[in-house]
Amino acid sequence: MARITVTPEEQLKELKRGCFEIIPEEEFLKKLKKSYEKQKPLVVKLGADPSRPDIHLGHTVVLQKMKLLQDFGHEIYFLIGDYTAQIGDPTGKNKTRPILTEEEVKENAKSYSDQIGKVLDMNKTHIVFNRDWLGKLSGLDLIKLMGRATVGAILQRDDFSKRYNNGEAIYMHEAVYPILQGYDSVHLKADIELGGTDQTFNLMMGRHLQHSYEQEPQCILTMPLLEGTDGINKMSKSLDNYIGLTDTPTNMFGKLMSISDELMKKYYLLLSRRPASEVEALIKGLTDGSLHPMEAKKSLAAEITGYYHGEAAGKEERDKFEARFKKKEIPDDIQTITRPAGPVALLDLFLELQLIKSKSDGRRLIQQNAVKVNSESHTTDTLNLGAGQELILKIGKLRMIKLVGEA
RNA sequence: GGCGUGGUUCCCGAGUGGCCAAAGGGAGCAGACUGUAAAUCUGCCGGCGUUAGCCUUCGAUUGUUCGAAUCAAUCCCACGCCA
Repeated sequence: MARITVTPEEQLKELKRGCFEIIPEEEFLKKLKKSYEKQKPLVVKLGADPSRPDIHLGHTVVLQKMKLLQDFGHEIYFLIGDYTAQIGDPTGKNKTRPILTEEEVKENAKSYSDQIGKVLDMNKTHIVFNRDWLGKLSGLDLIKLMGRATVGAILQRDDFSKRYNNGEAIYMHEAVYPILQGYDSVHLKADIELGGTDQTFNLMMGRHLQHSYEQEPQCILTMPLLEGTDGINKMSKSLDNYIGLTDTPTNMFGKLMSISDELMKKYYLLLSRRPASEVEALIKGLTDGSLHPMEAKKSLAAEITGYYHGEAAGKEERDKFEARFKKKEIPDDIQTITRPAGPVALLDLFLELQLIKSKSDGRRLIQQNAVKVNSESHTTDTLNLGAGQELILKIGKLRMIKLVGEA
């Protein structure tokens, strides 16, 4: 059985690090104390939407807190919202979603657990599907459930009230979403639920419903949202500003290097697993200018890449990065394409490799001097390839391939 | 159910019969400057095409017209007021 050895006060202190809010904090401490005295783990809930199984660094902010709770000895429930996914959390402005088949859900769930396994100990993590209980409710059950919340309460949700005031549509099924998510907490008898700050309302609904079902309400712990590589919007797949856990080490490192200096501080705060004192010192150094941002960023990129691809990979990527950009060397793991010697139609080649969106796009790039062959500007759309010749083709800074002529 | 307003390219938003592939802004891409950072400046920013030109797009369909994002009809969708 799990042993809870860390004192409640210590637990709370660690949990609060980087955290946005604990509601209500006193109640939470009480729960921690009770569980410590009775050596009874708390039930910790984290929900996930299975329609998008790609986990990115934004998700890991909360996952790392889960891991912490897990290490303290609490029971972790990773809830896959296969039922609620059919509705779609309105937060993301999603339109009606396709209903996933059983197999797709299973597949995504598998992919999920592979990915979150990089943060959590999956042997000690319960994976549950809310279709198992929500799917069993009858129409009448659902309506009765609705009777436990009011329209006024639902409209308090920031997202809804904004849309309402802007004269935008709010559909009934969207309004119902928080209630279903809240009911999950009732079912699990959750003691604490984690989420991003955008989830606050939904998490509070869990509290409300638990109270209504005469359970001890869960406490909620929210984490700040992590902005994506653009530095403005929260990290998300649909905005294509995300760093995925399954990104290749090179990509992960590269994307981390491309974030702004300002954002880096937040990444340090929310993603680094270094001791709090070290992170604080780093941020201070960055703010007063005594620390070079470039160095700090490389260090962070190596650290994080290391978590998901192994420490060695982190170091290796750092070396490769320095070789490539500082010394301007060509990476040795560049994509290599072999073509028969003779003229090569570049637009067709680029399009085939998906380096350009369309031929028009490629033409424009060539016109703008974006295409380089062995570091020389190339201004036509064909290229003569000699037998046995190796050419490095670049489009802009990031897209590059090696083209080899067949002997 | 009645009355009214509106649906434009990735997003916001101009455009009310030819000069519209469609102003402007944002996002994105490229170039300069850099640290693959930010900021700034410049260019590009539907597709096909050897600079011409062609094709597809302005909620949907059907019309009017030499010609429609722009006019008409029907439909769909959203929002507001009233019931």
